[in-house]
Amino acid sequence: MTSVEEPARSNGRTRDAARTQAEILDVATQEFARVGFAGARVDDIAARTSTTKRMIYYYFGGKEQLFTAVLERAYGVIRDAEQELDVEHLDPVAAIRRLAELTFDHHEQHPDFIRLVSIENIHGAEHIAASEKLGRIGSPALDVIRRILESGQKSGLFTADVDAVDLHAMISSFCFFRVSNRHTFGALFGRDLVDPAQREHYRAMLGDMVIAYLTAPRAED
Amino acid sequence: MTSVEEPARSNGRTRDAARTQAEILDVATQEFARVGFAGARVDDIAARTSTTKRMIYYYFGGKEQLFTAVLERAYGVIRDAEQELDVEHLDPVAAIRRLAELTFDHHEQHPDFIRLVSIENIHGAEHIAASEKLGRIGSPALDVIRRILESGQKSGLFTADVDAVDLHAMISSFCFFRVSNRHTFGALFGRDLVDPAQREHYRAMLGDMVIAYLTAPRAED
DNA sequence: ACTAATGTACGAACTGGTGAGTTAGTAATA
DNA sequence: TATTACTAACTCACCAGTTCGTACATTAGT
Repeated sequence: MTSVEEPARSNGRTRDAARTQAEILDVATQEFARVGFAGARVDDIAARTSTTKRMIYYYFGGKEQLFTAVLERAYGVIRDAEQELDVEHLDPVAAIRRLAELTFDHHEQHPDFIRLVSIENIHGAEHIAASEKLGRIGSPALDVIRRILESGQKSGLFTADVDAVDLHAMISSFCFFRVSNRHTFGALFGRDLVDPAQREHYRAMLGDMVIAYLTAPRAED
Repeated sequence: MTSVEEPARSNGRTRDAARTQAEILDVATQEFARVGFAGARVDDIAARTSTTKRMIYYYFGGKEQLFTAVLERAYGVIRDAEQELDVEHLDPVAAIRRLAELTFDHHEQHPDFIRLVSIENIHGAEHIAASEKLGRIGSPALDVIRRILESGQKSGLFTADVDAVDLHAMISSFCFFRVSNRHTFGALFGRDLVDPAQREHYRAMLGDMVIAYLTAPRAED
């Protein structure tokens, strides 16, 4: 009850621009992922940080740029994770299966990222298009797929006529849908695609699907 | 059957509750699909109709209920389409491929529906959950898949251990992702998944994938 | 002392929703 | 047929609360 006018020393927090920005990004990521871009409230985001709304405008300029910054950081995380991929010591079949499993795991572990991407798609990917940072971001995973695919096709193990981008789309679609459409799918068909008890089932299903596709005997014509 | 008591509505100028409601739903569908639930403006929706905002509240009660009504109608369309499925005269392999192709086509032809479902997932499917109409809507496609699957498994043609819901998820994920994630995927990897020139390629890819998975030789253990 | 970092208070524009009144269609009645 | 009574369909103007953004004051670190 020290009713003496206490200087705004609420917590022993020192000034730290990087820390403040990171905190804003953390909260903004949660909020945007939770309710979308238009649904998110700048005041709410500010209220959940230890700083003020003014700082959001000071550091990011506006709601739109804040969302872009959130996207940039989220994509940065996944790119960093992809850079740690280490599957090329395996034979092509095992490598692809392992890669699919890692994609599966990563999607499951980052539902907020999935939601952000869904939201960005609703907005026609306009923030990605406007971002220099995201414009020419390479995909390490794509490079890995490309090499494995080439090796598997050269040895005749892989018969399918796909390139790395297509295979990446195939793997991603399954992993992404499972998380992104969890709610409507569950509500309509009574099955939770992210039920932990079913996790191994769907993980194996993905691997089986991709390998079956890549190695299936082709019809000659 | 020239019914005399048919209300005279030669042009759209006369009063017609059903017509007004349908017009509101049409416009609302476009708007919600375009900018999401929170992004949509009731005033804008009203302005694009030939009636007024007050009518939206008169007929639907509010923005939330309007969105639910939009969803209900959108799901009704897809259910009606599924009811016209006629593939069971084909052998299991051909039937599944045809079903996958029809799903592929339907997704491609209804991008607004895809967007609405994406939006509803951002909202945790709360509108579907709250809707009596959508709560216990059966899926004709699921019944068809179930029968084909059973037939194919009984004959030993299909070796995969999946049920109809899982297979539906697999097919849907590919078709849905291709449309829903078109923009981010295109921006990041420089490939338009909905490019008409690539349409047949992806359509075949889906069928090949599903059939390869269902008929792949299983490892005995 | 100087500047980057931060906080407070405020406002113009917007947004979902509503109150109150009007018009068109219809059916019963005279 | 003409009048009346009634209701569904509709319009307009406005409110109460919200929302993004900013002007201005203040503080901490060097």
